[in-house]
Amino acid sequence: MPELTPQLSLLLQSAALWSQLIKRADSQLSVHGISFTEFSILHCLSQAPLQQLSRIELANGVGLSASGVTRLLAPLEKIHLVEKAQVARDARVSLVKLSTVGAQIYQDARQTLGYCAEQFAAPLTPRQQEQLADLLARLA
Amino acid sequence: MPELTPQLSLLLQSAALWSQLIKRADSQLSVHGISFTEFSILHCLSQAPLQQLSRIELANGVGLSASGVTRLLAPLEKIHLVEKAQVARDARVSLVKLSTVGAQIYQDARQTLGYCAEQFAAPLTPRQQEQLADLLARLA
DNA sequence: TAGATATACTTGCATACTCAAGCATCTATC
DNA sequence: GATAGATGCTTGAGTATGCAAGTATATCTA
Repeated sequence: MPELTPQLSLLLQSAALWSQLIKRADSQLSVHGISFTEFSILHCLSQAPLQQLSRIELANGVGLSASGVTRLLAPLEKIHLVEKAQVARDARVSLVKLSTVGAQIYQDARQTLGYCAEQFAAPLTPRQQEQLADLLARLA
Repeated sequence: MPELTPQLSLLLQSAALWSQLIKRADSQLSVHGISFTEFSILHCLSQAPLQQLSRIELANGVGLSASGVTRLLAPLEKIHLVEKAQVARDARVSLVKLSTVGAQIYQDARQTLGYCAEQFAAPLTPRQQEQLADLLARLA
């Protein structure tokens, strides 16, 4: 049995870490009634100009398929965290806009996720956290 | 709108990166007829003494629930990549053992995933890869 | 040694996606 | 300006999980 290459063990290592992390984030966000993916949606919207994006832009932003976005957005619309809007010059696109309520939930959830992220990053010194962010940025 | 904390943006950054990575790994592994999760199963087994583990150990090893393991294992058994075995002293546990065929598929898939991991890590120098592995190890 | 509790699974039901196909609309070409 | 192709989105069907509840077996305690 040959040794694992460092790159492969890096990948496996990331895998284990990630699934753990997502579970923790999801469970902590559940008090706000949203999942991590839904948080990502709200986050994307909140960063967008006018706090609105087309569904395709949103899909790219959160790394989901177009159909995934459609299905994910339905419940968020139902509870009025986001709203539909139309583009005059193109009847195909259906814009998604962060509602006032949505923006508030996002802020609250961000607080919660912030704590989660702190716990996550706690084993590292601030200097190391910077390093890690830098290394990850190079990978993207 | 307050600024994102560095920890939170670290978490969001990892999220985006990870979903990308898994998709690439899955698509490259598909030529061997297995998913990344299935690869993880085979990997866990191959590292275990006697190349066998109980389903619970396997679940912990790959970060899945017990039921997830049960369902994942069914098709792997059907195509004879793994085999069932029993423990004499405890009739509850059902051991899973890597078969000869399974070990072969694992080796092949590992090769493929190795390339994938290399591509992934390519933007980093070997020194940086080491650093990254070290930082991730601290997080676990 | 009988019953209570814990453990190792499995199964039913729900959720969160994906891909392929379909529909509406836009754009470009002749 | 008709028609062919591209684009944005939705929907149907399938896959990959998780959680809660159920079953079988083991262990502990009175």
